[in-house]
Amino acid sequence: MAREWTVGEVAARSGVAVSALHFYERSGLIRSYRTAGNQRRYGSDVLRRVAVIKVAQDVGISLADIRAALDSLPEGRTPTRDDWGRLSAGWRDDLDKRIAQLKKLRDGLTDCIGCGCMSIDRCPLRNKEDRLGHDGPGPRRLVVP
Amino acid sequence: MAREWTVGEVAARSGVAVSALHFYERSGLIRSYRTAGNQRRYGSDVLRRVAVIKVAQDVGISLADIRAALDSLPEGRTPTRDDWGRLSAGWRDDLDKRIAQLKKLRDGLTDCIGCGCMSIDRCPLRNKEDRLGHDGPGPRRLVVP
DNA sequence: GCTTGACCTAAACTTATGTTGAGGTTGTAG
DNA sequence: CTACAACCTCAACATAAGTTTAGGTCAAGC
Repeated sequence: MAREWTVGEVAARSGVAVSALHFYERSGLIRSYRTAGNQRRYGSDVLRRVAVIKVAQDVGISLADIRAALDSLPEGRTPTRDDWGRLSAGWRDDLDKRIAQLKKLRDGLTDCIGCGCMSIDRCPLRNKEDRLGHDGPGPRRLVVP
Repeated sequence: MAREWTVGEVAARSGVAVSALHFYERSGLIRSYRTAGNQRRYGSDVLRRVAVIKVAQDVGISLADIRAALDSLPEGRTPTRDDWGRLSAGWRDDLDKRIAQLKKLRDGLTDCIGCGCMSIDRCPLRNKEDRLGHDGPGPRRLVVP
């Protein structure tokens, strides 16, 4: 049950390369303790962490954001199902937004690419964020039409 | 109408940095001709090309794929609305697939992260592509459960 | 007790998508 | 005609997410 895992075993079980596990550890996404001979050993919760990392990545979440989410898990005790559920809920909202955004793009894509305007300030597709409305760095319309 | 554009003008009109325009040219996404003094000049079609590049990027298409699509435009004549329409149609299909994929992920996310399995071979979310079904390189389940 | 496979670290390399900087040239407004 | 903004090239740097390589250590079976 509460057995220990070597890197090689975790790699085989999780489908992630050993080098990636080293990298995740350096990045603070997973932790290991060491044997007397300095080899890594993992608790079984590492399998779930790695699985969550992979799924979140598939969804398009960066390792930095994944790390922030994992850091929100409780210290000291093994995360419960509710803990994991709270974690995924935030990502779900994010996903909903991105799906909505993609749909909008899809619906505008053909029309707008064909329409002839594609103007940075007038095209609904290009001007998604109402660029002219907010100040900030970056190029702006410099040539007045 | 058929006026020429300098890099700076294209940058201002398109909202893309001069360095990015240089980069796009090196990457074969746009073309320029040169003045006697070796400065770039663009035809007005460059504005549309850049606009299409930006929109496609927003949609998540890589520059390599964008280049392939742009290469399919007719040589010699200015692309018509239909040409642009055909180009966007392929991307639209792609987008449809990605939207469907994201929806599937969203619907599986909360349940699966909470469910306790997350097994690389049994979890529906992790085993999207029926990993055990195809041969090829990469780690596979080495420890039999 | 030795061989072999699994493990260790550190640094360099990879790809994509650009940006930044150095050092030099062009073009235009006054 | 001179100053200065805009342009040129080439090379190095930046970031994410790892992989690869080199050189060395550990542990398990024969």
